[in-house]
Amino acid sequence: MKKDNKNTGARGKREKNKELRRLQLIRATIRSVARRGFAETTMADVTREAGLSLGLINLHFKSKDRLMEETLRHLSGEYESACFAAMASAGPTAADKLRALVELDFSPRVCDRRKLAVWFSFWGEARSRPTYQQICARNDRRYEKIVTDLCQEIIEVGGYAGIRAATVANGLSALVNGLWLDMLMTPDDMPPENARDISVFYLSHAFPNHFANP
Amino acid sequence: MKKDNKNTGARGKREKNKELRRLQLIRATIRSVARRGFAETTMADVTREAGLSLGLINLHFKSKDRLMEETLRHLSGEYESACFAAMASAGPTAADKLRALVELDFSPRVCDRRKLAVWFSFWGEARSRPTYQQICARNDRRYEKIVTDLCQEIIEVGGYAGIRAATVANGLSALVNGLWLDMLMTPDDMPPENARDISVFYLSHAFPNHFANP
DNA sequence: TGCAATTGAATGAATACTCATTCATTTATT
DNA sequence: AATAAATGAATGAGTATTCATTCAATTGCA
Repeated sequence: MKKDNKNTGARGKREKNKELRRLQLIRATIRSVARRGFAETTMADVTREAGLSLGLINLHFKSKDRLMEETLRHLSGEYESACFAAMASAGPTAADKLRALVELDFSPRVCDRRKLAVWFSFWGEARSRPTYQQICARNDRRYEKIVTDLCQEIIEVGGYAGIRAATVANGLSALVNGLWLDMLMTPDDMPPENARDISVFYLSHAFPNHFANP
Repeated sequence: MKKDNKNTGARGKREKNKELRRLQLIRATIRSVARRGFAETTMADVTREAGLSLGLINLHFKSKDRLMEETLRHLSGEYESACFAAMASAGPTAADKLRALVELDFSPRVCDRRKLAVWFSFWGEARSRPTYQQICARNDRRYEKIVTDLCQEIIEVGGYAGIRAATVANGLSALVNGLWLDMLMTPDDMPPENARDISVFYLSHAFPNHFANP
C-alpha cells in the first residue's frame, strides 16, 4: 500500500520500524510546535522531544520543511478519518451526521489545545508557503463538500426554502474555525461546551425543525 | 501630548521623524510578514523594504521581538479605531451600528489579504508568546464587549426572547474570524461580498426583525 | 543674528550566535 | 557478512545584535 513489495505482502521489521520512527517524529513535532511555536521549533527540539538523534529527521524526511509538510498532512488525514468515523457511527439522517460532526469538532480528541495551536501555526505560515496552502485548501474543500451535501439533504428532505446549502455550510465551518481560535486565545472565556452550543445555536436557526436551540 | 516638553508644545523635527521612522518600520514589517511569512521575516528584509539601514530596528525598537510586538499593537489599534469610526458614522440604532461593523469587517481597508496574513501569523505564534496572547486577548475582549452590548440592546428593544446576547456576539465574532481564514486560504471560493452575506445571514436568523436575509 | 558645542539619529561592517544539514562511524537486523 | 538504521560531532550558511563613526538638527552663547 505504501510501497510496492514484490515479495509477500508482509512488511519486515525494518519497514515497520521506519514508519514508526516517522510517526514518532511527527508527534514530537506537534508537541514542539504547540509548546514553542512554529518559528522557534528546531530540529534539536523535535529530536530531543522524540528521544532520538539529531540526524534522524534528515534521514526520514530529507529536510525540516518536509517534516513540517508531513506533519500537516498527518493532522489533516487524522481529522478527516475522525469525520468519517463520526458520521459512520451517527444516526441515519443527515441531521444526525451533521450533529455528530459538530460534536466531534468540540470533543477532546479534535479540540485539543496542542493540536489547535499547530493548526493555527500552519495557517499562519500557509500564506507564504504554497505547499501548506495547497494541503490546507484541499482539506477545506473536502470538508466543505461533506457539510454542504449534508445541508443540501436536510434542505431537500426538510422542505426548507430560501436557504442555500453552501451558505449554511460555509458559515458553519467558518464558525467552527473561529471558535477554535477563541478557545486557543482565551480558553477561560470559551469552554468547549460553550463553543459547541454556539454552533448548535447557529444550526438551530438555519434548520429549526432539525436542531433544538440549546 | 506625547512627551512633556517644558517649552512650547511644538515638536521639533527630531521627535517627529522618530515617530515617522517607527511607523515606516512597522509598515515594512507588515509587508514583509505578508509576503514572506512570520518565520522567514528577517531584520534585513524589513529594513530593505523600508529603505532604511539595518541597525535602525534595534535603535527604535530595541529588538526584533519588540518590533513584532509593536506591529501587532499597531494593527490592533488601527482595527479598533476603525470600529469606533464605523459606529460613529452609522445610523442611530444598535442594529445600524452592528451592520456597520459587519460592513467594515469585509471592507477593503480591513479585509486586505496582506493584513489578514499578518493577523493569522500572529495568531499562529501567540500560543507560545505570552505577550502576543495578551495583546490579542485584550483586543478580543474589547471587541466582544462592544458587540455584546449592541446585541443586548437589540434584544431588549426588539423584544427578542430565549436568546443570549453573549451567544450571538461570540458567534458573530467567531464567524467573522473564520470567514477571514477562508478568504485568506481560498480567496477564489470566498469573495468579500459572499463572506459579508454569510455574516448577515447569521444575524438575520438571530434578529429576523432587524436584519434581512440577503 | 551668527557661530561653536552638543545632541542623538542613522549607518553598516564586524561580531557572536543559532541552527539545518552532512557524513564518518557505530549499532542493529536479516 | 551484507545491508540498513541510527548517531552526533563537525560544518557552514544565515541572522540578530553591537558599536564606532558620520552627520544633520538643536541649543547655548556672544
